[in-house]
Amino acid sequence: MTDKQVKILKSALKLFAQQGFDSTSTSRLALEAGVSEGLIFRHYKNKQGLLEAIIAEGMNAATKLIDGVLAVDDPKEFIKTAISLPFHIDESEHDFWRLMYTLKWQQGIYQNDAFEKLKERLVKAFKDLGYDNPQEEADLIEVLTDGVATGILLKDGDFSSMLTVILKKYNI
Amino acid sequence: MTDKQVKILKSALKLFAQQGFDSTSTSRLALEAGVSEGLIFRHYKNKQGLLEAIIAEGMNAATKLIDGVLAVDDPKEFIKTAISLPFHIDESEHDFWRLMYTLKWQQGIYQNDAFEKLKERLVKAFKDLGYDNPQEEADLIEVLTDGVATGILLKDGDFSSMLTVILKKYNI
DNA sequence: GTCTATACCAGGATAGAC
DNA sequence: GTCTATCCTGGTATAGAC
Repeated sequence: MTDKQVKILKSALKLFAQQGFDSTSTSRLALEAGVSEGLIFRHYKNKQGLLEAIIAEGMNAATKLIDGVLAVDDPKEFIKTAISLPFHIDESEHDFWRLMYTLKWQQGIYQNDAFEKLKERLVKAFKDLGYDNPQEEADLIEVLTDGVATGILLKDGDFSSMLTVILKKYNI
Repeated sequence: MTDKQVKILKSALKLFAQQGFDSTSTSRLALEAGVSEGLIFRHYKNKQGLLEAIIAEGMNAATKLIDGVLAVDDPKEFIKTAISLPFHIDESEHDFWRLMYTLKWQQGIYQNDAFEKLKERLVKAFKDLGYDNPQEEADLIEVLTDGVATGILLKDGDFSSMLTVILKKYNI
């Protein structure tokens, strides 16, 4: 990947996240990246292709993170780690996740395999701990983390004390 | 409001929700509504003005709903009613809420007064019930309902059993 | 690999007739 | 109130030179 290619990807992520995919023109993008407009189309088939490259790159990183969680064996510790996930999104990744959440509403799905696995393991963990409704408990964690991530990404407040309150509800 | 005006609003809500605001052209909209393109601009200043009319109408309805919740006095009953809110979104309102959630990520905020009041009352209810961290508990309900609404609007599954599980955590 | 120039199309919005 | 016709702007994408 050449220097300019990196600049295109970086600028595109920033602009797509901040102004939306549709509302970001390739000319504006070229300006931001300090690159000619034509170059964008030399490296990527079209605007959509550029978007897909960004998503693939980010999802790659996310998968690695989730693999770390999946490595935790103890059920209680596993649930704790899973719940904590959205609370520790690094500031540098906010743009990427903002983009992903926007796309979730616009385009189709973007739930990858790693997230599916995480969910299954949650069900198992709750089952191991003797919960009455392991499936529903896992579903709950899913929507909860979704809400938490939304809050963090949109409001930029301090959510650490909320994590404590949540964990207490699971006696962790 | 004339017959065609209603048709414009209805079609716009549908298309904006399904394809997004930006990706819906006014010509496509006119086609869907069975109306000439020019007529849209006679009734609304511009595309954005049309969007605002839709939001105003929907928010009006939402406020009435929330006012019903605010009328509940008993703290426990109040919390129950508030939590249940997203679980009872009528199918006919899905398009509206899908649009609102999309816009939340694209444009600025759309949290109206009614929602603010609901939040304050939640804090009070938890305080009345002697919870340790009423503010965090209310914050939690907020992100939780947000996540639930997202799930319901995006996945169209059955979430009723999740409601039971949640309420049990609050001994309701 | 990169730039400049340009073709081509679609979108929002307006004017004028009825 | 409504339609038809049209203008103008700005967007994506390509061609060709360096």
